[in-house]
Amino acid sequence: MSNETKDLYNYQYPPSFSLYELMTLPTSTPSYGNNGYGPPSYSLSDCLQSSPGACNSLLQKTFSLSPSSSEVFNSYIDQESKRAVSNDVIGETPTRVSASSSASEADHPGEGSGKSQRKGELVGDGGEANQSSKKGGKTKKNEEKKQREPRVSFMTKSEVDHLEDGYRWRKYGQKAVKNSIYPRSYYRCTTQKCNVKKRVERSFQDPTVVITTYEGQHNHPLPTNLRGSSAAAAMYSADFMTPGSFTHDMFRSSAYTSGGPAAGALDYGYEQSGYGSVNANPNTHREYHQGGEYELLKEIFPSIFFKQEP
DNA sequence: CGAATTTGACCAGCGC
DNA sequence: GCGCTGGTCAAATTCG
Repeated sequence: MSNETKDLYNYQYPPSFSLYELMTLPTSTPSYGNNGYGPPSYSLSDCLQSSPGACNSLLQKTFSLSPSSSEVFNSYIDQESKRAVSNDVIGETPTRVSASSSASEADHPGEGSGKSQRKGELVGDGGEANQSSKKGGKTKKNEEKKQREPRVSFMTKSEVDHLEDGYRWRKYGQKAVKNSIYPRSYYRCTTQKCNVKKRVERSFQDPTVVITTYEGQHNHPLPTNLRGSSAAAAMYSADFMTPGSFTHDMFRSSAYTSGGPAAGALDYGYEQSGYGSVNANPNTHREYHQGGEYELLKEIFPSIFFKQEP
């Protein structure tokens, strides 16, 4: 991963933009369709679900809309192939992400290339069922190469490593990573049958940036009885309600996608800006949560909230 | 006391 | 084949 990772870390953040801006961004790419209502004829969701190229153009446009912003967030959607995303996705300039970085899942050759993913893990219901692989139980050797869950990474400016996103996570490991003084933490969704995982690590080049990589899709709704859920929802909606004033970082994206048809598997990401305020009083934001913006967000990023079991 | 986290060990894939 | 590295397990420990 070395070089790839470096590329990622050296990545220059493009100017930020709000999700709101992104969504309402008009496009000159009609081929992506226009749902008929609302200005956006090509949304981020389109981009994420269509092609890196499309995403690229969208992002480029987006970035150009808010040149004054200073920070940006990057998300990468790794789907499977190591196909580079660089040129395609974010264009060349500031937003360029090395092809490799995408391949290595933002660095993790491991999962990315299916390298260290344990056999069995992610196969079937999730880790639990396959724990035998390690101690004794040997998973079928010939088991097909594990299928990689699509991954999406977000670079978030935050002082806290583990950002609250509404779901419950259990930490199952932490490891020092090469070329970084910061350890990487591994989390797994605690909901039964949900094998979503996420890795959290801090950029060693910019300690204020947390790189969160989600893998898989939740097959359940947000735990509503969690304080975090409302907080997270508040964050989503708040960003919508006040583009430019709350957090522009959410979905700052430079999708790193390795291509593949699973673009829809994009999970989610968010930015916690001023985390204190976010968690301080969730109720304050509840109205937003239930408001139209929230619904709109759900509509655009259905997978952000949950994936229905087939 | 149960749940969550920590942490060292183990395993697998990749590059040399 | 060996070493390196990422990812995961699970016992021990800590926390609420």
